[in-house]
Formats: sequence, structure tokens, C-alpha cells
Amino acid sequence: MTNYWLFKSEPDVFGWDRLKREGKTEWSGVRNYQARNNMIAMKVGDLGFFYHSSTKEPGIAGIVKVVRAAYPDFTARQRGGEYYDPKATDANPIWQMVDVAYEADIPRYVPLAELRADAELAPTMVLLKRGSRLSVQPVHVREWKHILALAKRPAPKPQT
DNA sequence: GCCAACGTTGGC
DNA sequence: GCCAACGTTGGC
Repeated sequence: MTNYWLFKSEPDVFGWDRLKREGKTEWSGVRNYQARNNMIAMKVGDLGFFYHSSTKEPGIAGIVKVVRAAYPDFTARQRGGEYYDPKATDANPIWQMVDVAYEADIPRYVPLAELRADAELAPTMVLLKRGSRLSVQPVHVREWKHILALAKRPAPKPQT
């Protein structure tokens, strides 16, 4: 059974276009236990939304697939590196990562504001919860399908 | 650039 | 084990 996820990335650092070009990437550098636990729960073949955060118009840019299940995040062991964690050891790597690959484009970019305005998504979606900062989060299958349906419709007229 | 919300750290 | 202080995230 396929599970659904959402991966946040800053387009200035690593955007959808780059993933598409490179085909695949290691989702390393996650240093939050809840996000790590979500990655541990992933299975090969699971799908995820690729979300652009910390940008002018945050939103969902495309679809990725998990192509390698969780394994130790080696960047935690790279002394001097940005993601170095002195507590991580070979015996206890602490942090994990998965590999994700480009899976599909969506018909159009779905901005965060549109997700927020959606009465079906607003009450339940983790992304929309107050103060939510989780960089790797679960998406309910119902939310997944709803968002795909949204993406197939033309963008709504901006509210005035 | 601001700042609310959150997670983590460390003193006690 | 509490909780204040601190650092980070990320929308606006």
C-alpha cells in the first residue's frame, strides 16, 4: 500500500527544476526527530509532493517517488560539514535519509494560499496546521487526491 | 526583515 | 523532570 508524504525544500537551495534535471536526490540533512521518523516509515514506491518553502509564493511544485528506504544520513558524520552532529556515531547514526526521484509534473503549481483557502484541506492537512514547520510530513490519501484534482482545474481567480 | 510558533538545550 | 532561554523555521 502506497503512503503519501510532503517534502519541503527551498527553491533557492534545491528546487523542483533541479530535481527534475537531476532525476534523483538524497534527502539528507533532516535534523528533526519527527521528520526523521516519517522518513523511517517510508517504503520504496511511496509518493510525495515536492513543496517549495521560504519563497515568494510557497506551494506544491510536483510529485516525487521514494526510491530508497531510510538509511543513515552520512552528512551527520562529516566533521565540519553543515549537517555535522557530534552525537552521531557509526553504531548510532541518529539521523536517517531516503532517496527520492522525480516522478511526475502536476498540471499547475498549487500555491499555499489556495490550499489554505480550501475547506476540505484546511482542517486536517499537517502543512496548514498553525505553526507547522515539519519538513517531512504525511499526507492523507484523501488530501492527496483532492490536491491532484485541484491541480487539474484552472487556477482560481484571485480574491479581491 | 519581522516575528509567531515550535523544538532543543541545559541549569537546577 | 521542569522550564526558561535560545535557535530555527517559514509565512507574510
